[in-house]
This record gives sequence, structure tokens and C-alpha cells, in this order.
Amino acid sequence: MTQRMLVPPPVHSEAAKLHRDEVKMELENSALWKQFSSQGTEMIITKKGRRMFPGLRLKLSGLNPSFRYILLLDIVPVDNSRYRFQGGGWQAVGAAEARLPDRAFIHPDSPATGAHWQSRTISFHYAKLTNNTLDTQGHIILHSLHRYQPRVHVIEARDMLRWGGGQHTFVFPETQFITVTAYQNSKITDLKINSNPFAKGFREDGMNSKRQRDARQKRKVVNLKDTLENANCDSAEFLPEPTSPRTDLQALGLASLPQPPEPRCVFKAGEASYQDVLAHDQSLDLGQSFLASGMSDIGIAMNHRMQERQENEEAERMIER
DNA sequence: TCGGCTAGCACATTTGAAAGGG
DNA sequence: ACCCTTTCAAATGTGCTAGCCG
Repeated sequence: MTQRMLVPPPVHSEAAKLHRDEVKMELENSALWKQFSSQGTEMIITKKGRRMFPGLRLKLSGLNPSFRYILLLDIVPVDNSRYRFQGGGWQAVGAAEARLPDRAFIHPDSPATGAHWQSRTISFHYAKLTNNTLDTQGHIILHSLHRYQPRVHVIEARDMLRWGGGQHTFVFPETQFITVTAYQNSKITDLKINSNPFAKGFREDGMNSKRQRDARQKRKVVNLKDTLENANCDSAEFLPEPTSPRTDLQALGLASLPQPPEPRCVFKAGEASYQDVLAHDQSLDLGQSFLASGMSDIGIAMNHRMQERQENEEAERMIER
């Protein structure tokens, strides 16, 4: 299998500039992404599939309002390395795993008119990442501890059967991330907890915060002790197993001890040499791709859906009359 | 022994159905 | 009958942790 080129053509080429004037994509939550990126973004991947956080929130402009477009998200490896978090930073420690068949996530609104895409914020929050190579749910399959770059493709629907023509690829370097099955960098964990509403329970004032969890643990031990005492047993024999060293430290309030000096972070996400670039020359090689939304035969499915939509819109127009 | 992965947990949010009122 | 709001439960999304595995 041929490796796809990742780096798009030079930004300043006349062709690119002309094209940039036509179709533009903006990463709406770029500030949040940059916050994560400055620490080395980590994305959890699980067997069942995990959403990305932050998600990709995009604004599109320059489309023809009446043309129909399909939006795709795919995620490609940035390099051929496997990474390990050591000494407070991410370091390449060996060769990457064999590359998996590419999967692209089709935005559920696809195909939709340019007017549709341009009238709202486009979100890919339904896309899920998995490390299950046998996944049948259509999630995007990635290797753990590898560095990836999400890309968004805008394809004119009438061109969908001849991939490579009339498509625009957008890459935002700040959305690069390293896949993990458990967070490595506590700063990333804190950022996620503080900015993801679903993780509110883990915030300082939440019921799942360290403080509350430790208190619960304490109460558990006390209750168990009481129970054992009431049952008149030899409590020493039935005391719970000692907790992990980390929990012990937390319980003792040692978590607040000064942290070791922050070593130099090896992964500098801002180093990427391209930004918000149209990779027009780099055709989306969908011949190699499995399309993740479950529509393996995208042509048939899209045609069907387009026809359905046209019928619906026709019906709506008739009602309006 | 160690690093990485997984299942189960508690908690929060989201979603959709049902109920009630105007 | 319809619309809107409220309530509730189920589903889903989170990070944490103990234990397993290679």
C-alpha cells in the first residue's frame, strides 16, 4: 500500500491562493485546540470507540450555495514513529505499527447544499476513535501511542464518483494529537476535565473530584470497620487490602507536595510547517479508504439520499405553495 | 518487573418520551 | 387537537482505578 503524502503544497503558490479565495474553512474552537496542543494533545481511544475532545468545530465559506457537498473527516499518521511519554514529554521510541486501512467519517448531513454548510457550525463530534482493528461500528481505527493529524475534505457531490476532482482538503496543525488508552500527561487530564462538560464530575467541586473520592474511600473504610466491629470479628484479619501507593499519598494529602521540575517537552505541536492549508493537489485516495459511516458503497447510498432529499424538498416547496 | 490495555465504577450530560397545563 | 413546558428515566460520555496480560 502506498503511503499518502501528508504535507500539502506550499501555501503561497498562486494556485493555492486563488483557491483559498474560493473555499475557506475556519476552525472555530482553534483557541481551545491550541491550549491542548501547547501541552501535547492526547486523545483516548477505546475498544468501543471514543469521541474526540476537543471536537472539530468548523465554519465553511466560499461554497456555491446551490451545489451539494459531502464533508469527510479522516485521520492520518504524522510520521512513522511510535511514542512514549517519558520525562514529562513525548518521545519517539521506535517504528510505527503497520498502517491500518484508512477510514473516513462522512458528516451525517452529507450531502447538503453549500447554503446548508455555510449557515451553521459544522461539528464532527459524532466521529469516534477506536483501537479495535476488527471494529465493525465504522469508527476510525488508530494505533495507540502514535501521532495523528485530522483532515477535513469538502467534495462536490457531483464529483463523488470521480474522486480527486473538485475536492478541498483542510488541515489544522493545532489538531494534531497522540492516541492513548490512558492519559499520560496530567496537564492534559486537567484541561479535559475543566473544558469537557461530561467530565464535570471530576472537577475540584465535583462529586468525583480527588477530594470527594478520597473522602468516600475513607468513609468506606470506616463503615467496613464499624460493620466488622459490630459483627464482633477479628477486624485485623478482614481489613481491606492496602490501596495503591498513589491513593495512599493522596489520602495523606501528599498530592500537594511540590511537583518535580517540568522537563522539556519534546513534542512541540506548534512546529508543524503548514497551517490551514488547502491540499488541493493531494487527492483524497478514497480508493484505499473504507468509509466509516457504514456506507461502504458511498455512490449508491449518496445517490439514494440525494434523491430522497430532493423529493423531500420538492414536497416542502409544494406545501409552501 | 513494567508498560499498556480493559472492564467496571460513579457521576454528569444529553436525549426522548410521557404527562400536564393553557 | 395543538403547542409548550416540565419531569423523568434511559442512554451516553467522562476520567479513574484495579487488575490483567504480554
